[in-house]
Amino acid sequence: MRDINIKNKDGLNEREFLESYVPGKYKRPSNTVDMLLFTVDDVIVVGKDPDKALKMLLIKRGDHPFLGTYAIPGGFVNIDEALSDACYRELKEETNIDSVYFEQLKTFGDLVKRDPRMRVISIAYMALADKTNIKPIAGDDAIDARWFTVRKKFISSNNSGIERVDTYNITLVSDDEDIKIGYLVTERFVKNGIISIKVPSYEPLGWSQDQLAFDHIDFVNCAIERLKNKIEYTPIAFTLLPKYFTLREVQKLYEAILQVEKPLSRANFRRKIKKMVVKTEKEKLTSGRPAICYMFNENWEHSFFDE
Amino acid sequence: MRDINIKNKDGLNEREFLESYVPGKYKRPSNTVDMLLFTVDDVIVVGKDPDKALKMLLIKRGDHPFLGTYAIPGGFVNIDEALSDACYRELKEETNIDSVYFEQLKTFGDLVKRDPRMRVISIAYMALADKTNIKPIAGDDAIDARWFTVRKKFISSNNSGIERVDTYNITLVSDDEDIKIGYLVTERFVKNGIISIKVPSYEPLGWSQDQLAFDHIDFVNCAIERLKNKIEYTPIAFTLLPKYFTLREVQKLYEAILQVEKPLSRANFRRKIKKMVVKTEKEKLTSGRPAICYMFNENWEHSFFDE
DNA sequence: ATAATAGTGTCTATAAGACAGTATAAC
DNA sequence: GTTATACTGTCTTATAGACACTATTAT
Repeated sequence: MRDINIKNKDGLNEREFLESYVPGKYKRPSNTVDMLLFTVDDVIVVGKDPDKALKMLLIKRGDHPFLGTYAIPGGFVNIDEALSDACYRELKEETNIDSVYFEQLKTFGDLVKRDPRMRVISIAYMALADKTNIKPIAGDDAIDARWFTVRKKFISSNNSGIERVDTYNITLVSDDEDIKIGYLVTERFVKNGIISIKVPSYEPLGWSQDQLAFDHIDFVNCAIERLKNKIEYTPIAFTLLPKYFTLREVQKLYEAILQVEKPLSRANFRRKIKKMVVKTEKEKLTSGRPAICYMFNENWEHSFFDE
Repeated sequence: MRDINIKNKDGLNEREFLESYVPGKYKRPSNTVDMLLFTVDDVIVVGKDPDKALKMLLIKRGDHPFLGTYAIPGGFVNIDEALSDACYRELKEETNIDSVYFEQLKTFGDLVKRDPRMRVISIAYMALADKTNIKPIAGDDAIDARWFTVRKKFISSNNSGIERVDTYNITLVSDDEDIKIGYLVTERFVKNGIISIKVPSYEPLGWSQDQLAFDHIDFVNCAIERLKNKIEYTPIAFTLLPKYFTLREVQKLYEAILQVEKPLSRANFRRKIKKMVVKTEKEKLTSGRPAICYMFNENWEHSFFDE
């Protein structure tokens, strides 16, 4: 059992130690939480029913550094504020959002000069919400906030025998098509002992009108990969849909997140997804036969850490 | 394209802004990296060939707070130090380790009073190494460092219809059996919108001689779950084995990490694992028929982010 | 021979991919 | 009718679990 009166080398017990404790004069990094807010939205296709596209919220920076460029919304963590409270606060400031699913994505702190002002370690979170749930964006400290369509397109894969290198393009296009940002992503598979780890690097494309602030393109790439993996074994996809939805909508959503070139097989996809949903009485009109509406099946076995 | 001379509301361009920038007087949290170092080791079973057990390194704290209790090794992040460099440094200080696999586990910062001295946000990493690779531990700032066998045992599952609650015991026993630490882990499945998130809480068991420092038991639980998930779809298990190993050893390793009550089916396990390994000429003597030694198959398709 | 372990073969249930079919709406 | 969509059935292949079998060593 723990002894409450145990003394350290200076002869102090824990209470005495804490009363005399002076936080060191060491310089501390600053901490931010950055929030990658994703949603999906319809994309009109002439003569057809709509597709879906993955979108994320970016804000235009109102001051240096990276003044005028787009960035992932975020802000400094207050000294007495829980990380997830900082997330809620940031989300509330940027959107007037009701309820979202969010999870910790990754902490970015390997680049010491991520921010030219000072050392900043950023704890990135990923939030998912149905677009109908998101109230109009109140421009708070950001001078502008916009939805960008996110695409990650496979370009090439090269296996030299020693090392595999895959390349992709990530493009971010604002809803009004005003702003188009594009990167070449190079993913090297670097051996660390016996296993290979994917190490991405980023290069703006020639036509790219702008760049993301800081190293935020790395955040975006990371989140895309996490989403792609996680929709395969968790029900997070349904957090991006309204209460009632058709199976077509679920499939278009999966296709948007998985960044597929050609559609998934309809029959097989439906069979797989049907375990997670329940039929309702509602129908939705289409340009063909009306579709049955479904709801998420809350009894579907799933469980995971908020990590 | 980005305009290098764009001026902010004070009429400064980015260079001028940075030159005049004074970091705010806001109080900053401190950042630590904590490293959960895992290995597996043989467990002697009388009259049989050995089993394997999952072990982790803990250090005895030499000062307040939590003086005399065991903690996950870690330390403060230097202002100009990359997070992964801080990990390497910590590992080097605690063990004299050659090469390890490590990945970011999670950042712990929801508890504002994790550390009674001040606000500390801890970025936890998980490292895996073959025990034969780890040189004797040089007691640096820690007054003692020991290997603890880690077990997470399922106790009960209760589904009230509204909410599911699972309970487990996590036990940590030092190699010399001197120190035995035990917790009751309660995992509630809390609805967040449509999906359920696992929320764990911890209570020391009555017989527990000690407790882990800070909220480190949460780190341990998180790492166990990550390990359990990740050995199913990545080859990280092989980072815990020497270059040559038998299929029995791989199976015992999986059983230790998966915390199974009864052994996995041998034939099925072998079929599954054989895709990841290659046969060698070596043999290993057992108390029965000698076993063929295998190596990890480096051409086995696998890839993942260092996240 | 017996004990202990290594290693294999096969049946079955389930899931995943390919593909072709039928159904119902608008026009 | 045609077009566009919804929805279903079935064949094939791959994988996972159950379980029984054979092989090789030491004692």
